[in-house]
Amino acid sequence: MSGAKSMSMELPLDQILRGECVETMRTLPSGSVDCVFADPPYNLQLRGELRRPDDSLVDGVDDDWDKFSDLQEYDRFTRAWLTEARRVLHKDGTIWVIGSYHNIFRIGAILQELGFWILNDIVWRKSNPMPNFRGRRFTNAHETLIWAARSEDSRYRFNYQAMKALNDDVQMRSDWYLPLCTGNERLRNEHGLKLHPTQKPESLLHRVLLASTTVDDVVLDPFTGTGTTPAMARRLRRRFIGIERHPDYVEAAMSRVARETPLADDAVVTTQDKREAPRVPFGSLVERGLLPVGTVLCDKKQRVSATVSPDGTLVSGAKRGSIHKLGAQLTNAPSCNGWTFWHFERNGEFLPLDVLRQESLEQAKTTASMAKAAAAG
Amino acid sequence: MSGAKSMSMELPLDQILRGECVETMRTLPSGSVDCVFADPPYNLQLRGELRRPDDSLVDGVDDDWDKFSDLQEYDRFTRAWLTEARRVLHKDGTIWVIGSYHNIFRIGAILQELGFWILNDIVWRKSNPMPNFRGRRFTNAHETLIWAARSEDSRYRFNYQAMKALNDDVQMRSDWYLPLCTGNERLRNEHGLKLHPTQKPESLLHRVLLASTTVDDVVLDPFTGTGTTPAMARRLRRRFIGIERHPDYVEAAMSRVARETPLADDAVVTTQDKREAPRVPFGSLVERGLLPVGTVLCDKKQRVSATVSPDGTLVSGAKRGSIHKLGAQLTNAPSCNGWTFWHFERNGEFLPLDVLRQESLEQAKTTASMAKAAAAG
DNA sequence: TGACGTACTGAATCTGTGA
DNA sequence: TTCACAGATTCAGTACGTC
Repeated sequence: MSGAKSMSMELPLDQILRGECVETMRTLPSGSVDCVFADPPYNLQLRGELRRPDDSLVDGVDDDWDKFSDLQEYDRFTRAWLTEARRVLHKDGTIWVIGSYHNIFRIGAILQELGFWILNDIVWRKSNPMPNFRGRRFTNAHETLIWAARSEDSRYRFNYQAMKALNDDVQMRSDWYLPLCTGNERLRNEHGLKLHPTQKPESLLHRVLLASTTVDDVVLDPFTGTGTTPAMARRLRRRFIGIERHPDYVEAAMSRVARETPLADDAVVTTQDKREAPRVPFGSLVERGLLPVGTVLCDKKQRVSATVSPDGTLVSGAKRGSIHKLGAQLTNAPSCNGWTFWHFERNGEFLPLDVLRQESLEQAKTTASMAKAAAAG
Repeated sequence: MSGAKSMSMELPLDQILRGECVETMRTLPSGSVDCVFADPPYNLQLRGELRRPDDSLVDGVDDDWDKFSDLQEYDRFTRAWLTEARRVLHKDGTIWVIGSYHNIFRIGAILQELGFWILNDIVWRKSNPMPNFRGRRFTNAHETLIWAARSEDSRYRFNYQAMKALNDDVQMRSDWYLPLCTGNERLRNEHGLKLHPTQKPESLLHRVLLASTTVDDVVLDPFTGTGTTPAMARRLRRRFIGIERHPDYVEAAMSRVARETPLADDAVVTTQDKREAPRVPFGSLVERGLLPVGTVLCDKKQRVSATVSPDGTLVSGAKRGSIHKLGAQLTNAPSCNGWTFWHFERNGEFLPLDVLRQESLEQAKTTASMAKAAAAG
């Protein structure tokens, strides 16, 4: 593994090179890095300003580096840096690229055209995304990472057991649930303003590097920014080469890296994921047909009743609302737990909705353990 | 909305047309469908299924086939059917395409090149994915849907409130957690084997159709397969046009559709978006005496106040304007929703103007249904 | 010290209608 | 086509001040 290591004496290791990414990569020897992590401009194409419902202004990404005249120019740029990245990558190396729907399809298509072999597309589900303020689309709550080998016959590294251990001993899936980079982790300038508009969380790079590299592997980040990749590489005792155009970012990243202490030889990495609570929206039971649309529900004493709508609301006469709201409204109560208030009929018996929720959770659990057993056996 | 409806007399509605998708779409008039849902072949390995735009079969390239030419064939095929889909789509219509990392980047890139405007990429997280048996990659636990409008300036439909209701009254996110199609829902042949390798779950189509179409909208599915789209369209009282090449699937899908009972008129209604509610001019409330001229209104915290004029404007000192304009002016805000900003007193309580508007709409609804009842009886 | 309330923020392609 | 204007719209956090 890590065939790139033999060449490492020629490489500018553990440095962040100031310069344009394509021309700087040209100075690196072919096949010299084990892994590339790239967070290129997304080509967001934001138009006007956007305000929250409270009229505060959203601080959008309006930096020059994210401006491209059209799709063709973005494609040219993408093809150029991916071509160099592929040259620099060891034959058994892998590349990670992160993006959103604005650019990820360009990137994926060009990766395939250049001969990269896609291994997974990974979904970073954000625990705390920015909401959609105008109610005109689904909340954009994820970003996509593509993980690809240099070619179809690359004998790439994947630390299967480490990923499984990181995920409570079930196989790591292609959807990762991680919070945004906020709070103390976010680098700020002297005015307390964020230093970089798109700083990635350390947890994301931690998982990426832990999955696809080993100690002393060389990781190249052609769009280093504030240096999350170098910082995590140093912490996990990988070597890094950063490339960054803006001198301020180079400086900030290098001092950030200097603050990192590499883990000790015997340090066992057991970072726990922030686990997701198994919330079951009532609507999902309706969608999945566990409770047919049009079913009539009533309270235990059958004093009030309501009908299930396709969107998971209940209707009673002119009143419509969630299972909780309508229950409260019909009983003139300040609040109501719809799961225990509303009952449905099954085999001549009236059962609370909560029974369905339990069954749905039970079902999910069974499926998970079956998957686990299948994977183990 | 549903501008496509006016053309519906010429359309083969609620049918599944047997034929190749491109040439069959060519028989449909331009701008005639409100929504397209497409689950195209994922390909890249299933080369036997590939056809050129002229529907001729691609030569069987075997051992030493060239991947690049294979990609190109897939792109040609994709461009051909997406071009026809775009022609058939109404100018305000939207398209959904589902795929995996094998093909979704080709599809997304071509969608953008054809002028579609991506609204969201949606991640279908599978509650019960197939585990990765080799342990060489992350468990492929999701598929991706792209939701796109026909063009950047399409005034597309998004049933925001219905989606919010379906998700326990928080905005629906771009990641959906749904089980695979299994059990009774899965169509099987006489030997108990699954009829189709990639039958999609009904819950997925339920959400798709509920989000982006309304009753009587026309939905086109150019790769109908076992007919999940037609079945859900019928259940939710949308119209459908299916296209499917294999006669066995056409037959299975049509008999499946026949088993569906459309929801009743009042059962199919979902939570309405406020934008679609009939507009109530503030002046009409004043006219009808629901709010006497001279009433003093104030904001919730009683920092500013204004008096109701006979023409429905508000006056505060030397300033005069609509409920929205004056609210914005007095708070130095760029805009203001006067219905929720201004409050009036009733029984010692301060209520937003919106309460009056709701009451007026409620009243109108009651009157309308009484008139209907009177006419019927 | 702790409970509570207010302010702020995050890769965002973010309105619809009628004159 | 452009302009004006009505009016619709937010979730999960962190940080900090007050009581």
